[in-house]
Amino acid sequence: MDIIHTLALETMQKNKQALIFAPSRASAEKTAEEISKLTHMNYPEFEETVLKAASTPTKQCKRLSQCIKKGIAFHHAGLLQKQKDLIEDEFKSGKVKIICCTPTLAAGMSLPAFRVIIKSLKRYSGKWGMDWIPVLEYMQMAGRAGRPEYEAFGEAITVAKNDAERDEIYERYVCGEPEEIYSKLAVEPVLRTYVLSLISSGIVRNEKSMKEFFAKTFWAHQFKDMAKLEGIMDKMLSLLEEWKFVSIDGSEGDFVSANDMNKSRTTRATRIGRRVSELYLDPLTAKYIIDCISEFNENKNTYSLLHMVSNTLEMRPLLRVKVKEHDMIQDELVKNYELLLQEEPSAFDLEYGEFCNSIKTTLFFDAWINEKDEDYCMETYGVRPGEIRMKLETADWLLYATEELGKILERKDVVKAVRSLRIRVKNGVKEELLLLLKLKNIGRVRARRMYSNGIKDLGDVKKADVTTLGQILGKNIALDVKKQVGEDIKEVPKRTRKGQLSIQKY
DNA sequence: GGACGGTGAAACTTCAGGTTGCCTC
DNA sequence: GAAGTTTCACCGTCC
Repeated sequence: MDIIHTLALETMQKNKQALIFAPSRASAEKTAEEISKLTHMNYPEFEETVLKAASTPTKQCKRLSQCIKKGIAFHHAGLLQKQKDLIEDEFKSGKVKIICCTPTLAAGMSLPAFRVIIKSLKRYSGKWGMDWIPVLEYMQMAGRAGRPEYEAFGEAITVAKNDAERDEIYERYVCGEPEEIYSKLAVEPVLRTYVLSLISSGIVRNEKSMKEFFAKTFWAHQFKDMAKLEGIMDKMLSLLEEWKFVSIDGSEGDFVSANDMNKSRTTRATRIGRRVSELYLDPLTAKYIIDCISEFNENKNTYSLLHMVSNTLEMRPLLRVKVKEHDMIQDELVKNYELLLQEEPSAFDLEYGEFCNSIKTTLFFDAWINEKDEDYCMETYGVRPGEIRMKLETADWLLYATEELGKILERKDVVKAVRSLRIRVKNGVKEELLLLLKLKNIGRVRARRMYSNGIKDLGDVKKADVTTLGQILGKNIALDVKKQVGEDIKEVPKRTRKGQLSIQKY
């Protein structure tokens, strides 16, 4: 039997719990599944919570439910929040004995266990193939062992393949020093955003004060080479000016030396620049969206807009095109070429792969707004439920930003198109259901049910008979919906009366 | 004799995470 | 680079 399995079983025999860190999601899931087949615990009540988290249980949901009912779980970013909550809570309560996870659980949430088992300290990294993970990360994982309130100590176990690897692990991790912490400010998107926001909020009024401000940051402290740093900021500033988010006026004040002339020119955010900053958008993305807006016309549609958001930095990491999907994506690219709002890079361009990924991401969004469910998206595009939620949220935010920029640019057509698309993205519905979604408590499922029963707009809701509506939506919702269209029907359903009685009682 | 099913090795794929953005009825 | 997954040839069994 696998050493990991042995360790897991042994932990449970001691009536203790363990976290097992795996280097990939597939590995976490497989390990959990294997261990779950070796245990005899039974918590049938977890099954329902796990399966009901998504509108339709996906393969992943089913797999998790099979594991967790035996007290073993897997945990990674592809899970829905509800599922992650359940796993974390029940691990704390002691019912879930083993969690096989990716580094999700290493940082953030505090979930101590008696034993931490690290399957491998190597992980795939694009350039170098398999590579050692940072010492800092090892410490994060190992540090999950030993809960101060229950245990006097904890165990962190890593598995080595052979003696040589054992020695290397000991040297590198057990005796190793954690890496230096580096400022994230130096990343261009962050820098662009900060420069604009400093100018927009008036904290910084000219180049000189901007440089003074940055000189005090941790970034400058680490970077040391102020000349190079100023060069980067000059570049940022002229970019912001070129994109018309910032305007640079003539010199300000009389008592400046000739040398400082340029540096004292007042920098101000333009109207659109201010909005970009308020939206907390990366100026590069804002510029990109503005360019796309100007390309938008009556021949473009929701697909165009979905692709626009799919092709941003914020949407990354994108859904990856798999080997078998390559032809399909190519066909799609040719088919909908006319709808795109920006030029397709050349097939030899480095960016081309990402561009294909953006097309795949668009296809997923398109499926979603055409009422395909989580299970379909996972089977067709390989997006897991947890990622679906994250992507939809990002798309909504970017579309909101597009709407706002559209307003400033006085593009009513764009604003109108984006507004309805946002509702469709949020709810995952076709356009025909939009009218019904105006009702409270009506989402994609109920709206679809109404529509297929011939109730297609608010007028139909008014015309509809309460009993029929009740059959479609349930009595309480039906009454509520009727009320929303201005018909306050007095008939009180039995359940409500009971509720009221019990309220009076207590 | 042919359909089906189980087995295992070779061939092929793919590979963690998630800041905090906005507005609102 | 390695684990996980899919594919495919092979063999035995059953009808």
